[in-house]
Amino acid sequence: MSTASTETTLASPAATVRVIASPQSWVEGEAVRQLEAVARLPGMKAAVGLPDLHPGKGAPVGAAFTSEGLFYPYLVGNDIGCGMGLWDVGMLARKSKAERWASKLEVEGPWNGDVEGFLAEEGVKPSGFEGALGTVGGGNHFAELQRVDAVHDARAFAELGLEADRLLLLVHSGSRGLGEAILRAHVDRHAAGGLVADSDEARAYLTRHDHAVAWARANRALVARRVLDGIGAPARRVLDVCHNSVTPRREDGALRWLHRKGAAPADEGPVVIPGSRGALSYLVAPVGDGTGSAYSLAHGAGRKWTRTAARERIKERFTAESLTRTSFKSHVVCENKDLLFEEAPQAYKAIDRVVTDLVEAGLVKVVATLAPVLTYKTRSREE
DNA sequence: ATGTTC
Repeated sequence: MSTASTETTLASPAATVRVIASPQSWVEGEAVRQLEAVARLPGMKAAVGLPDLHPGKGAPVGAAFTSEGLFYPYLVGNDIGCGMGLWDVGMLARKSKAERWASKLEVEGPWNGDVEGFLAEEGVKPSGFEGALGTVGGGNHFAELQRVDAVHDARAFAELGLEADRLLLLVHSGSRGLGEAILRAHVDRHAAGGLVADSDEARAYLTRHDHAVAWARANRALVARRVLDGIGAPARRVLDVCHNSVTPRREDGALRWLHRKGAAPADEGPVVIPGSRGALSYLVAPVGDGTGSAYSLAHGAGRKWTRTAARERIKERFTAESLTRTSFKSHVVCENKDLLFEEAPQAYKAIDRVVTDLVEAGLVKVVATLAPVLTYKTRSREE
């Protein structure tokens, strides 16, 4: 058999590439180029950019990819299991003591409770990274107390058991060092290469991946518990979704692999799409069957400026102190000044436009908008 | 994103 005919045999139709974003949602050209590069990987069937699409390290963030026959741990990235959890807090928003909480609340270092017992309650095995369980982490991670700004769909809101006058707690965090260790072990052998799905190595990765997803969910639950202990309120978990993962899915009669890289699920019920700490967050309910968007939604506002650019530009215009309050009069706990600048609201795109794009694409309906009361980042001053 | 930079 000639080389040419072999290539013909192996050739598969190009993957579908789709960017779901209106012209008003500016998307960097580099992010689209990254999306197209991923679409050319062997086995790829679809590459979908959501309205918060932005460039990442090799692969774009705010995107979902489906493949057949093999999958790519590199596309999931290091923070396997990262996602958003929402809690209904048993406290009226008007009873908030945001200023006092901002000075007292502390969620740092290893939890001094029964970590193993907590994991057992969550049905998760220990990983060896329990020293970080119950910590928010860095970058864009946070724990945020919110009040209901407006209810847009009273029925869907009530079906979630929510009340307009009660506080909510949104936690964005992941698997800390655990996911990082799992990706590193893969990259050491395969770099950005994929795994043949029907192989022992693929099964071993998926076992570790699934553990990291469960551990990350437990991590968010422990962060929530520590915040709630700090403010002295009970709470009920309303939802918890993962936006960095790879999962099997039957589609068009074939077994496919759905990679989500900063993409919320459109097939697990309502999700929260957070803005920056100085913007509204949106509680939305998926609409439609998800086939045109790889069963995924935007996971946030998406960066407008790189971390370096944000530090430089925002330092010129704002003091660190002024950035601990927002236009919503909410408080920000972030004693690391660089992080305070990097994560300033000005560094992010407008969440309103991102959500409007999803509504206009027929992917979601807005259930409620949520406003920040207190955003917890870190007490640590290390830089 | 990262017990983050060996």
